[in-house]
Amino acid sequence: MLVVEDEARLAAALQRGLQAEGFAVDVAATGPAGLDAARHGGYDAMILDVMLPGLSGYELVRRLRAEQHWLPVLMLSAKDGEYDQADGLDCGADDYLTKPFSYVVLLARLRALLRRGAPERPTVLAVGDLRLDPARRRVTRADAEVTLTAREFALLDYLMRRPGQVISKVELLDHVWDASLETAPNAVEVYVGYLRRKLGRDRLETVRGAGYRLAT
Amino acid sequence: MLVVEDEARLAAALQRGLQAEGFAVDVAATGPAGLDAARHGGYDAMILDVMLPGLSGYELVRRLRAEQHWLPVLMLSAKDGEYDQADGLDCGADDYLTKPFSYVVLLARLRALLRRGAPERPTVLAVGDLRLDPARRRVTRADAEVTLTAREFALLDYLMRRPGQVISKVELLDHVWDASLETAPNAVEVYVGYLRRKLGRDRLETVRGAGYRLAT
DNA sequence: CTCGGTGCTGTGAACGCGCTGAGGACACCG
DNA sequence: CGGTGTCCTCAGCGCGTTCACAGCACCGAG
Repeated sequence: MLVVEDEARLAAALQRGLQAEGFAVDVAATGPAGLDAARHGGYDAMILDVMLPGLSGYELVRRLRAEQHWLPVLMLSAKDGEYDQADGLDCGADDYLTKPFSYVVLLARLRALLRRGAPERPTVLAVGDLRLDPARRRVTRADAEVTLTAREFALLDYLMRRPGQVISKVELLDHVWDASLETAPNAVEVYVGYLRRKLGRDRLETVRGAGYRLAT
Repeated sequence: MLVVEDEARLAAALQRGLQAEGFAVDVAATGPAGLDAARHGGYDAMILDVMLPGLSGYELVRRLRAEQHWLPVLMLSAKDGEYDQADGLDCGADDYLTKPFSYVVLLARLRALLRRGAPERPTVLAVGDLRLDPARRRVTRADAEVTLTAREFALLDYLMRRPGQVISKVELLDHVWDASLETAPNAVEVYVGYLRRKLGRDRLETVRGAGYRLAT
């Protein structure tokens, strides 16, 4: 367990408390030191303050994710504005607690993070020169912005989460379209057509009798 | 996306808001209905109220996890006590929001949950230098891609799951063809011929009077 | 060697999958 | 109330896929 916190008293309290729970705890007091430790330490999870000397918590997570490190991050901040929280999460944090926080809650959220354990995926999906940002709801192709409708976006989002895999029309109808409504499979073909016009003809491959596949 | 919430106004508001974000949303109004939907629906994630008729949100998650369902769960509750929150998380929820909540925060937390995907399992069948990937629907022979039609692919798939074993034409008709009664056994011979042309003459052995066998 | 049975393959026709343009239904907005 | 944009259905079409058919090759038994 890695604790990145510059306020010495809080850091020490966290370390003691977590050690009592059986965690092995390292502490870093600055942004750069925390980033370094997270890169090389092989930790199960990280507790990360936002206000740090040298490098903010936001930036730290962003860099970590950009370098393909996916360890669970619980962010701590004195800022309790809704946009602060949303920003922290969209930078790649997995959870966000505002100070002052309850120690009981911190532990429970830590357990939930560790339980899930599975490495997360990037905040921005990228396949080839296609990039899709779920938070900003934007898609670019070779750095040029592409405007998509809600349905087109949802369809591309779903396909980009499993690039290279063949996904059947039924599965797409189930997940991208509302399952309760009865939508004709042809709707999928229509929207694949729309996407092809906007993204390029050969980005979406048809696998006859099976489904569609996003070219990698 | 599954929303389990008995307060009709909130449920409707959530549904509308999430649909505007491009999610396909189903709503369940009672605990048992929500549990059923979560079991069978194949959802990406679930938003779950704690106070529900028939079955509490806590109990719902606990049962779901006991049944080995791991979809991400975001719990909603009017209770903001630290132990309520810890209980919810320890029952198996992945995140916990107290009412009233910010819609912006809800969305950000939902994105964080969805970012962590179920780990993908690469199941690739391999026999000799033949490789078949059911998910990507790709077949390679000595690292060279082979394009197959739907029927050819299904036939090879079935044979590669039992390499070396002799499989009768009737069995192939039953499993690779759906309406075995309507199709002549000769169709199998025809498709074995197609596969031989694409994969190499000696990959598929004929066992006269018994069936076919994939050379190991 | 002969002969019947079994499997192989070229031909061709019907089928149905997927693509597309047109247009209706609907919501939103000025 | 018309304009605009999105969503989705519908019908037609092109073409790849599927499969029956028939003739031929091959195998094994007598």
